[in-house]
Amino acid sequence: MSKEHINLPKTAFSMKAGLPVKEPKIIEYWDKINLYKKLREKTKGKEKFILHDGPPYANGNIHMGTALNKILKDIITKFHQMDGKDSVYVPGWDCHGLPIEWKIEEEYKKNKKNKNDIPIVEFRKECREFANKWIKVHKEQFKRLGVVGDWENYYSTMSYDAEAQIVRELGKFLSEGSLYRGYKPVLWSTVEKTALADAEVEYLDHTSDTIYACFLVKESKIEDLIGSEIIIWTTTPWTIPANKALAYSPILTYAIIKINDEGNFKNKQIVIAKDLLETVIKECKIKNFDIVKEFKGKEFKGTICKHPFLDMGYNYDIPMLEAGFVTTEQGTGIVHCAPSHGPDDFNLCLSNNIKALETVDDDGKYTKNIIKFEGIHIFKANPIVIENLINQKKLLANGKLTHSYPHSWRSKAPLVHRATAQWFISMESHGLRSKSLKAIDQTTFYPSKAKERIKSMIETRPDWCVSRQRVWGVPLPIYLSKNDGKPLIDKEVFENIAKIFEKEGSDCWFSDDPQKFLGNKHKSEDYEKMTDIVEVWFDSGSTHSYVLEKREDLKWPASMYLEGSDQHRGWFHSSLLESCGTRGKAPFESILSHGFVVDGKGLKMSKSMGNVIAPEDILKKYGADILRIWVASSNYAEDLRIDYSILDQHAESYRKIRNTYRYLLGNICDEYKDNSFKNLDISNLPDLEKYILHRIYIIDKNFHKYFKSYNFHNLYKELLNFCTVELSAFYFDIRKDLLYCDPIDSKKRLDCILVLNIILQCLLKWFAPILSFTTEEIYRLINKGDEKNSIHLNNFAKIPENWKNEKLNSNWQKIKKIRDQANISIEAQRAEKNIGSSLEANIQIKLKEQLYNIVKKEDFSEICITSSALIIKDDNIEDDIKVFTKKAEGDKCPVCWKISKDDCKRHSHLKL
RNA sequence: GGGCCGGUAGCUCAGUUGGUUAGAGCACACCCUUGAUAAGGGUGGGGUCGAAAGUUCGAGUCUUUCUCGGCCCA
Repeated sequence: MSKEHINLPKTAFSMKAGLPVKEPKIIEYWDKINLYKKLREKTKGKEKFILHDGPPYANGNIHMGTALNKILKDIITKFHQMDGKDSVYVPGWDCHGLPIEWKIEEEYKKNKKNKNDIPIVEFRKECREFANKWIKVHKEQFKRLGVVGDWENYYSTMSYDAEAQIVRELGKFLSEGSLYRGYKPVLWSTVEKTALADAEVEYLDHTSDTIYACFLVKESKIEDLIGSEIIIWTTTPWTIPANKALAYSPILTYAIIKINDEGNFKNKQIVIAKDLLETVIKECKIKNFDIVKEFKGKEFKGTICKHPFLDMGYNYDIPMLEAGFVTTEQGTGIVHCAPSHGPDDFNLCLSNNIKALETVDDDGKYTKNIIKFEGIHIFKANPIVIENLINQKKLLANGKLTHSYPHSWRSKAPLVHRATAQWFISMESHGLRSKSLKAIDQTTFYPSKAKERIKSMIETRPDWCVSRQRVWGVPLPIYLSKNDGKPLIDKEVFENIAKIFEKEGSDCWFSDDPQKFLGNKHKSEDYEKMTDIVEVWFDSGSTHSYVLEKREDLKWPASMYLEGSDQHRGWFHSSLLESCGTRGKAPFESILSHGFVVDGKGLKMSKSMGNVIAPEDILKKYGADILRIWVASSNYAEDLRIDYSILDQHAESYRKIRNTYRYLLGNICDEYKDNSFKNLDISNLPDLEKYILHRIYIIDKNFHKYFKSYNFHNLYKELLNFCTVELSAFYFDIRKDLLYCDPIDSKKRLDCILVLNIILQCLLKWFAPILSFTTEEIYRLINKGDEKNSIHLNNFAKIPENWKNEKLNSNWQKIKKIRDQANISIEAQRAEKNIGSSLEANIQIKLKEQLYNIVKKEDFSEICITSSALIIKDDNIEDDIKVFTKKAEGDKCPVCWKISKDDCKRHSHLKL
């Protein structure tokens, strides 16, 4: 029985992880010791790293994208904390907005309640409760991922102070004059006299009047075009009086056609897209015609037409504009644009400096802006428009079409796009665009390519529409003068409103006396109080003002904003605009954007595809640390693939890492010594130990390099390779003999134990931001009885410069090459069934002189784990290294299993 | 349809300013071990670098087209 003579590893650290059970207990521990508070105390006064949380919407369970986002944030926060900074993380939630409003309305529907019967304040209260409910749920789900943050003092966009500050921010835009009143088309129900959101729209069949109408060309670079009639086709004849432009496609081919048929159009030239010629002549019953000319759409540039109602007083130019949305699916290839009555039209006109007007009122009647039609209801206008077109000889043909058309889901009435009064923040009036572009240049982007993405968006985006005709949000704090229709601009009033909101929330805006907000200076009879709410992107875009600026523990600007790449048009974008508009600078120093979670094949996850994986399922099956490995090992600059086979791979790697820890713990028998590296004398360590310290030095350098550039997948790979290649397959394998079979107090063995302690310390700290649970599990094990500490309260170890040893490293690279050759030689004998274990081998290594001189003092029986090894200088060998393997002869030492004809030098005295 | 980004072993990723036979880990196969044992070690197989064309003495790397995928916009 020789086992009593050897020092086998002994540890309480189980091989099987059982993370799904273990992790929740570790979270309880963190709660118990109040880890977040301890972290703050520990780094109080240190340089701050502030990762400002982009608020997720408080609605529904988290999905993989949210999990990825939060884990990435947590990894980065923890890295900076362990790097010695005060890395504060305050989570937040986005609470206002339509989806929640929608959920409450759905509940009403279920309970046969009518939203209109419920007081607004009551309704908003339910929205608030709903959001609160989901904040609670999210909080637990995020904590389960191992995310450490100020969960008790989170922020939300619906908190009273947030609502108050949003009012103040809007006041700044209003005061400087960049917030202006304009018009923009929204889907409108003339029956309910209200705007509808996309989700409230039902598509039903509807029969529309169709017309082919003519626009006479006034000016053009193409001579044949002048005097020709541009033909447009529309299913909404009533929008013709609101026409401001025509849109063409630059890539289509157009044709000028001369009509020879008798009638109003005899000898007239009309213009349509060539691909639609056949349909148009058929529908317009044109029998006899000649093609006069064909040309590319882009040649339209600069062409100006006259309105068909020119003679009725529509005396303005109708420019032809290039547009991407023109297709040959229907119509004539030229689209009539009424900026007040279509989103495409609106955007195209806006980018060409044609603003939308209020053309139709709440009831659906034309306003005074539409001459000769004022007061007529748009649903009764089609015949009148057609009649006028006929009178003006501008109607080529008309008919009926049954097609899918938007209707109100409540009243089933057909909807229209109608320009309504909205509030816009100008990109130009106060230089917001240029300020924002400059701020982008001063921001660091990870990955760097993201910079171009947001830049091109800011360069081309139209003015920011910040008003919404909804209920669940911050009220737009505007009073319009009944006298001149202008908004009241008075900083005292804004501040008064803010103070009230701060105290009692913004609900009172909808219920209380308007005079309450105006103070004593102005009379409420003189003003109309707006009932619009603020767009939710303005809410979240202002978080920097009511979170970063207001909280003592944070700083402005944030060190980093970190979100999915869709947020270039979302939160990054709105935060940038809001902050540049009010403070002239970006609220962030850097932006990290990550890709989207897709399935194993790279396809997006969707219910219909059945390829959705929920974080919850992963936590149940693998545990959060595996999910965290998936995050760390994936390249977030691209889309991130996930499926169960990918997770299985990572779970395998986790096992490897776990067993590395287990070997370390086992051999130090869970008795960890926290060495201060600084004063360590390493001069008398064996070369192999010195080499390992050198490796630690190099890996630590790479570790910091990767961490500073947020290159986690390379960082993780570096650590994983260290565990598998350098430790498990090399150092640990070699040192088993020493650890198991040498006297427990021998210097060499103690040197090795010292290095094992060092490795353990480094691995725990390096991995802590990623494997937050497992490293804590080990830390608790080796600090038994200490019920206050946590791995996360540690700083990264400082690796002394004197661990670096390039010369030794270069020698050991050579030794490893020799070892590789030895393994190949041993393997050949193994394949011949001559030997099994490498300890059954004696090897002879022939080396050329130069190499021989470098490695001659090394014990290759130890390095190659053979019973003996002889190195011979021989310059006659073909390559630098040649290894011969022979079966070892003699007796096997019952302790160290080395085979020798002589007695075992180390163990024969034990008298076994 | 438009803008941007991407496609390197089964998987996760490296591949410098174009320059030997495209690398690593995991997975896989076979073997060894049974003193890290639902572990550990060794050896090995595996890639027309999404496709095609072009520039070049030379292309995973540069250009064009196509294709597939993702985000945003329409």
